[in-house]
Amino acid sequence: MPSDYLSVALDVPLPRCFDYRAPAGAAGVGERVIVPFGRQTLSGVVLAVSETAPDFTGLKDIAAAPGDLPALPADVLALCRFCADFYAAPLGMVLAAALPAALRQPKPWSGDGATLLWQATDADALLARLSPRARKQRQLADLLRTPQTREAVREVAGDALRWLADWQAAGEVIAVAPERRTGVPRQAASPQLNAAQAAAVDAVNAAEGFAAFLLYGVTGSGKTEVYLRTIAERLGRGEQVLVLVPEINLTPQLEARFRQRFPDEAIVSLHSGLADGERTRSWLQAVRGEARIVLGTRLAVFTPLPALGLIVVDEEHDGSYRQQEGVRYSARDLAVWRAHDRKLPVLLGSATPSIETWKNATEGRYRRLNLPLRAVGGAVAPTIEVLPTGRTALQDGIHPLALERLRATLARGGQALVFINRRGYSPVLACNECGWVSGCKRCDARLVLHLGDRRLRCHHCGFECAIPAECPDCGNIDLKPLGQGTQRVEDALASRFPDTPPLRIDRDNTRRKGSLEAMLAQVHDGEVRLLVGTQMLAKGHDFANLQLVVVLNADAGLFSVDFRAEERLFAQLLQVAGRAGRAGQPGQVLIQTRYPEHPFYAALLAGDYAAFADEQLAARRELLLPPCASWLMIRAEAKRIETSLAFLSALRGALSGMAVQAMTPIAASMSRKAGWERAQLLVTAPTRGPVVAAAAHLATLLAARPPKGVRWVIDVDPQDV
DNA sequence: AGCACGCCGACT
DNA sequence: GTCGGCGTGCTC
Repeated sequence: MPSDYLSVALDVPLPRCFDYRAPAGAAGVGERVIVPFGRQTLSGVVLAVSETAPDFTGLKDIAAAPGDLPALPADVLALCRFCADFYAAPLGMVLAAALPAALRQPKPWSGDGATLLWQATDADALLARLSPRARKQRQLADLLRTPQTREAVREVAGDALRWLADWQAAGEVIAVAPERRTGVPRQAASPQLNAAQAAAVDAVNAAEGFAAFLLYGVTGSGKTEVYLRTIAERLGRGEQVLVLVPEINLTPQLEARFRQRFPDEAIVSLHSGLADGERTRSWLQAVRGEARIVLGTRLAVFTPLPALGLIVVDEEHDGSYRQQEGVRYSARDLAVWRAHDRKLPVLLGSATPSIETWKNATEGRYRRLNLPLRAVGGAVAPTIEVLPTGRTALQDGIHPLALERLRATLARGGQALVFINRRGYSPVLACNECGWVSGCKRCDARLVLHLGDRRLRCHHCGFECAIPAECPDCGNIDLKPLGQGTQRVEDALASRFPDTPPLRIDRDNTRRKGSLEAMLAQVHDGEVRLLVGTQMLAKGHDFANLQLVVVLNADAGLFSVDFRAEERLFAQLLQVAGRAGRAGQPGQVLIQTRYPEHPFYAALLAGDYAAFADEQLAARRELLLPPCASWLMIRAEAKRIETSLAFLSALRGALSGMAVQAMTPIAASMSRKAGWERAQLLVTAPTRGPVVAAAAHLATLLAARPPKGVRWVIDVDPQDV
């Protein structure tokens, strides 16, 4: 009996593959095998097949080749390999991230029926058999005259899927394979393009081979319409399109818009909020080419798409494209790599592009497509003003002029939003007598006062306790909350505007599934006219009647150690501002600041992100900061900071002789977190090559001799410093 | 990462 | 006398 020898990548943090024996032809490259590994059984992906036995005596046989995963195509394997090499991660872990969970389990996947359509063999015979009183069953039987998806069946009744199974067993219903779609999609009526949009669409449609485009335009400038037109063009050529979006809660809105435009297309959405089975089915639909549009969050970048013709990355600057746990990849950067590898156009959209993308556009590697401000539907740009807070006494943290504008807006019948990026009642509780403040025992952070349930909470480690009745140090009973959080602002506004009670929206009161949607519905209905919220409200949600936005604590990002903080603040403020005045009325945005003279605000008030980005880029060049240099960050945490620092110093030593500059290890900016003391080692080089080599070298070193009592992370191209 | 084996404290 | 603490070692 001839055997194959398989090189298999497993989801273990080891930087190598493992060899197995298998019956000849049992599994090919890119397919899934189930293998014994130590005392456990794991799922792995075959990377190579050889007929000659490897030089290893303890070789084991595979346990099974379930054949439930269509072989990952060479381009996806190449993408995963690039990701593993670039981010110094084991290939098996990258592959695991690329597969839906059901295809990572060491057991065969058996839920594939859902990509099929269901149809009655003889609907009239079925109806004749059913009781006249079984209304829902009859409705389903009637529906099944034409092929239906599992989802459509489920919508008929809670038990409908069970009836379907029974009828299928009785041969009354059969599964039919969906047609693989090709050709021009049917399209719902689409709005007229303006000149800039038309030029952008033409440019993308004309692209042959790799081409990267930066679609630069603010909220309301019509970026989505450009996406839809270029997507339609690719579908018309029989191709598939991958659309990446930053976050799950943005997917339904965009998805609805896509479905509306392409009513006959199977549009598949892929994100981590999906149930395992559903995600696996959607993924398989995309892999088989049944779904031509894939809309997903960062994990969707790995989806095998046989006829891929275009990749769109919406809000390309958004931090959520960066995976922060496990393999720390940037889905945006991988998307560009994939487009280049497959010789496709990639369209990066943003009102506030990342400086990385800006640099590429400036230097001509990406082509910039400008959409002028608010060109669509008569929308007008909001007026942005700065309110200096140095001299004026604030009322509960709010400038009197801001209160006055709020009053006027509400009196006019408009909606207003007060934006404060800090939840809780106040960020710290302090003693007036002795200077005690509510610090967290396990973190270098303050416990935040939550009045709703009368607790002090650490927002970093989750520690919480009751509010002390007196100062733990001096016994003073006069403890004062310092500073504002969403709850305090809510209270303040509630007492000032009793006729229009404020609604607070932050993570504290939207934990339950669906509660955010319920609250947003109240806002849309006009039931709520005064809103208080955190950055949760900055993204995606459009409130037609929102006329005024007040931003309370913008300054926090202004003097950060992180050189990207200003860029993020600009993006966030512009995004919040974009919420105001969408339906023809100009919105007002008021930003409270203690530093009105800061050059940052000059750029913001001018609404000129391009000028700001040019300045930022010039500064990065001057100071040799990314993207004008390449960075690698090694983060370490141990029970004692000395251990973390010593560990990093040893790593630094291990880099001598390499073409990188390794800095002195330093304590992290919040050095104590959840009882661990954290430090970081920065490694830089003018280009990526040496940095990637250094990362690989350290990863190999650490895998061979893992340190004791130290947790570590290798972060190539770190986004938070 | 799991999941073993492996030697030292409080319990049926 | 055992149950179990997590230290360290290996996985084709």
